[in-house]
Amino acid sequence: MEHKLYIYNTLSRKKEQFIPLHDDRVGMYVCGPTVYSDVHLGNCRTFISFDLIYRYLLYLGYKVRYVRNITDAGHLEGDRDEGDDKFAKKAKLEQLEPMEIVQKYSIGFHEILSIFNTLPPSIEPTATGHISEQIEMVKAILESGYAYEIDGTVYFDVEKYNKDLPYGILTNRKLEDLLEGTRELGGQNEKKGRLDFALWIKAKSETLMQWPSPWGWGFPGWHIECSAMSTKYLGTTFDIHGGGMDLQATHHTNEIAQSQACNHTAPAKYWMHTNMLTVNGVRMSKTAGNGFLPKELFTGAHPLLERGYSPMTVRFFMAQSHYRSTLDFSNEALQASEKGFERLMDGYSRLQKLQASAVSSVDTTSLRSKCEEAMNDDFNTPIVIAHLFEALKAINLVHDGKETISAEDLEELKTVFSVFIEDVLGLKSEDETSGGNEAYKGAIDLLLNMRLEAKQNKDWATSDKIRNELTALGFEIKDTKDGFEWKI
RNA sequence: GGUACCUUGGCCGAGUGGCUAGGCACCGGUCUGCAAAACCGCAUACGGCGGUUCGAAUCCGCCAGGUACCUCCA
Repeated sequence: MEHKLYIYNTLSRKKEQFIPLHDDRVGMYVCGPTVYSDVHLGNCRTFISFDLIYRYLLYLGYKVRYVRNITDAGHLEGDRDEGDDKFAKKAKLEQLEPMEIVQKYSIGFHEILSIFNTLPPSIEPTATGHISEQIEMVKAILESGYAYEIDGTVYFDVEKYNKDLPYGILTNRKLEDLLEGTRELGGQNEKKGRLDFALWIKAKSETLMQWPSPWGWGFPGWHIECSAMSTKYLGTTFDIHGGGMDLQATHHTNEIAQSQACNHTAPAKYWMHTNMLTVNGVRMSKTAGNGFLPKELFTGAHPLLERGYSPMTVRFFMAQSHYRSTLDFSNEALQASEKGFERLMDGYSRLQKLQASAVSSVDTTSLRSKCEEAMNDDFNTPIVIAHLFEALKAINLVHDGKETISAEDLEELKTVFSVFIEDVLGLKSEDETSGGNEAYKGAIDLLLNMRLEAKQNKDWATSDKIRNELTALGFEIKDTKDGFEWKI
């Protein structure tokens, strides 16, 4: 492939040229949600970030198999490897079956991501659908000697693993440091090492979701599902593994250890981590209670918001920052994005109506390569947007008759705008007139043509009446050099 | 306590050694019957103190403030 895409790899802590394992095919695994409650905006940011990455890989011509799991079992309330899982707890609370909880929040998750215009992954496997694969993996890890069973629960032996392979490779930490950094944790159980984690957990009689296994009835630990499912669908080694930064230290570290112990090879070549969405500088999280639900954002029903913001405004807002930077969420920042997004999209629709001239007096020919260059540099979407705004200037000048553009350049500009705005950034117009019917549009045009006549007759009273009343109905009227534009 | 990371003009946010990112807001101007839109101009920003260098927001050191991870969380 003729491109130079660079990706920041958490493993090496630097940007590396992206070279897929199998020339034009890419395997990408992203850790999905645990569906025991509504997704908040911080969760959405990660999935939108990976959507942008997925879209750009497709743009480059790769055949991408994008796997994003749904965790619907085995995720415990704490890290003590004891107690019931999150679904069972929530099920008791809402007086539902655990699978009703899973169904309810899976549907909600898909609805929200669809509203944000994210592309569905190629495969979306669930933990409960892969119990036997997980059991097989635990067996293999036991056989390789990196796990031990105590009374129906199987633990991963971190210290033994670390003797052969570096456990803290993803966070650049030594085992001694990890063991030292001890803030005394209560609730000791029968684990041998403090860092050991459960691969399989023995069920109690009251446990709602449990399956038979060689170690008795139980359920899988949280980390094993991703190892099992990524191996099944992408192979023992694949190209990209992604997720939120908060998963790096524990979940992904454990995933690497498990996969290595079972498959004797590193699971992923490139590890990508998206940064957190913050509110007043503090990470948005379920437990901190500062989470925004997407619906609250759309309707404005939140104490920190003055009003609602559209899904595409939010998507644009996120694309304006780099995925590895924290992004601070505020009413003011969203307002700025809303304005900017609207201006960009207005320019985009204006571009479609531009008249070509014999020659170009503006230079827009390098736009595509500039945008590609930005994306090739670790998916730098804010730079892409900056380039689009530069081109927007040219579009407006041509529209105002102050500059000209040739037919050839105009075609290319239209293509590049369409490709980067719609295909890569995944933004779409929310202009309601685009979906309106012809008769309705014709009626508005008729009114505005009558106003144009009145203007020509200097009948300002009639012309202003038409404009003011349409404005009062929610229309936005703009006069142009020899006509008008309108939208709702 | 340990380990990282961050601190950019009013706000958001790119940028890793010289070549003013971009958006929003403000102000001034062009255009317009008026308005809106559009366009042009405008802020010479890089937490503080030192150092390296011909030259640093960008490298190094110290200090201050903040955040994250080490406990479930995208």
